[in-house]
Amino acid sequence: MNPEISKIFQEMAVLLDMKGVAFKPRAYEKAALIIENLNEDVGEIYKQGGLDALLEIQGIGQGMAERIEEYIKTGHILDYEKLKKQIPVDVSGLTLIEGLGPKNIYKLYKKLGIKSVKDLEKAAKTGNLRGLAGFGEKSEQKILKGIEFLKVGQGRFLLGNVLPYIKIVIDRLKKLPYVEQAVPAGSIRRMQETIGDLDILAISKKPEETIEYFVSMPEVSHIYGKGPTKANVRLKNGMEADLRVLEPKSFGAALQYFTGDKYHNISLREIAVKRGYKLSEYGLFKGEKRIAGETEEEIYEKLGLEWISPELRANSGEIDAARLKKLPDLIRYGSLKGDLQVQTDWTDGQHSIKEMAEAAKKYGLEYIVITDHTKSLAMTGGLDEKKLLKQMAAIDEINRELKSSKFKVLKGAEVNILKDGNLDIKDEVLAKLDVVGAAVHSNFNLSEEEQTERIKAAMENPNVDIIFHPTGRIIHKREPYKISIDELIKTAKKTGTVLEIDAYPNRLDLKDDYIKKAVEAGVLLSIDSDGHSISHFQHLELGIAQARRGWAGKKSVINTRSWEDMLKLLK
DNA sequence: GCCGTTTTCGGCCCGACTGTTTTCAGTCG
Repeated sequence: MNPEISKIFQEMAVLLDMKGVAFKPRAYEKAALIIENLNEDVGEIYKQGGLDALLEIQGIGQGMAERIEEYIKTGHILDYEKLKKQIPVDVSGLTLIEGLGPKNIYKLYKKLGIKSVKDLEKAAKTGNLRGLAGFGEKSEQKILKGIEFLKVGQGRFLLGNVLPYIKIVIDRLKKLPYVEQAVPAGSIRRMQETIGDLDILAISKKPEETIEYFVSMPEVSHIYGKGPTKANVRLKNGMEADLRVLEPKSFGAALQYFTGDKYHNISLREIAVKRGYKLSEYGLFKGEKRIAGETEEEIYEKLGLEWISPELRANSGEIDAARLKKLPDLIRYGSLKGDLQVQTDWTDGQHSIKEMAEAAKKYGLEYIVITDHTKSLAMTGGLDEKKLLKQMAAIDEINRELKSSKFKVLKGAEVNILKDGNLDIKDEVLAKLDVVGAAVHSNFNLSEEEQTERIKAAMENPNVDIIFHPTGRIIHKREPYKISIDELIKTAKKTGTVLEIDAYPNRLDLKDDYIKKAVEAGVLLSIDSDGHSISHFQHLELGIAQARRGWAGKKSVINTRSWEDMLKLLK
């Protein structure tokens, strides 16, 4: 029930903000975020240890704990109902509109009776907002634009889709002779699954010329604003992008600040305050004196912390770990030697086994596993036992051709887990494969218990080495199917089954929290492209980013090893 | 409402922009 409670607390924060209540909103906001990111369900925590267990959560005090208890017992929170009655507006909808906050939502409700995004759109379109104190024609336009953007794609882009595009933009800036440095910050630098907008930081000897160049790039479709050191544009892919030109002495501080995340930064500033410093995007200050700012490393060091990789900056334990010098040694980019899930034109892939092998080799890999779909996935022309045996022979042939180049193609399959947990390929054929990946491609709507038992049954099969894309989610399109991730991790550990991090841009499955749990439990992982085309090996970087955000080291990921050593880790 | 080897009371992260004003509230990151 974490999402429901989190949402209620978030709404209460806004409602209290509307009424001008001081400080409480921040407490609710903080509690909402903490609950949202909790690995355990608060209902479960309460069941195990009652009110006291809730109170042990940092940021949850007497008041919050009692409200959580109330929700668990009665299904609602009276204080929330009361607030809602006083101000009956669609808080979560309206706050999604850029530039619209609690105070103005309240004003719109009080003066014009606006309760929903729909009401607001109507009022803005008929010019009814501009009479309001503090609102003008421009505010009206801005609100309409915000509503429009909400409708289109909800304003988030997949990391894998935008990364290549952003690289082009950054490279253009880097090529300018007077630009010394140009790097992305924000969620891009943290390699989040989805990206809202792009922040670029630069050091330049000629700030104004840099800005001029930036706003005139072919990728720019609209200029929102530009000044001597800052510009804000829309790119042709629909993203907004900010460029800030900085002085070297504060570059590290700005990079730290703009990388975020917000709550990581708040924690850092609190540490700074405790040490008698002040941290801002201009540097770390003691009184008027700047004591750090040129690099991120010196800022973290002055705060008594190890430098923290951007992927870990989520305010989820990384600061404590940095203080204790116990940050994990994360898996490095480019450290994969093989790819354990590759589709070919034997089923729904675009290229032949040989073409995929050549592309993988060019990308820098030493081996791939061919894992075409199996027969019950009719839409992809899945292979049956007979065709699988034929493909194995074809792979033997290709390996003979490749002998001199040391590149290896291994035999595998992406076998369907049927509704009852059985597989759609006979065991005696599976036993002949080097790597067997099993996956759910049907019956997504089973109950949590049934779905969990189904996958557990597959893991118990001695031929099944890996569970591919274990939760089945498609970002922006399909929710994960209902499973108990704790049960799956437990069974993976018990049976020696590997869990996959599918690196396909809209899958990224497992997600970071689950990776962290799996790593803690000592479960082995693989990072696979799920490639259906020769261009898809580049997605492996997204999988590595995902693994890093889940605190995974090289040792947890089996395909950082040579194919011989990797095979030894399988069942 | 939360928290405490600075506090059980009195603090709570910081700076800048926007659109509206004529000195600032609201919002954002």
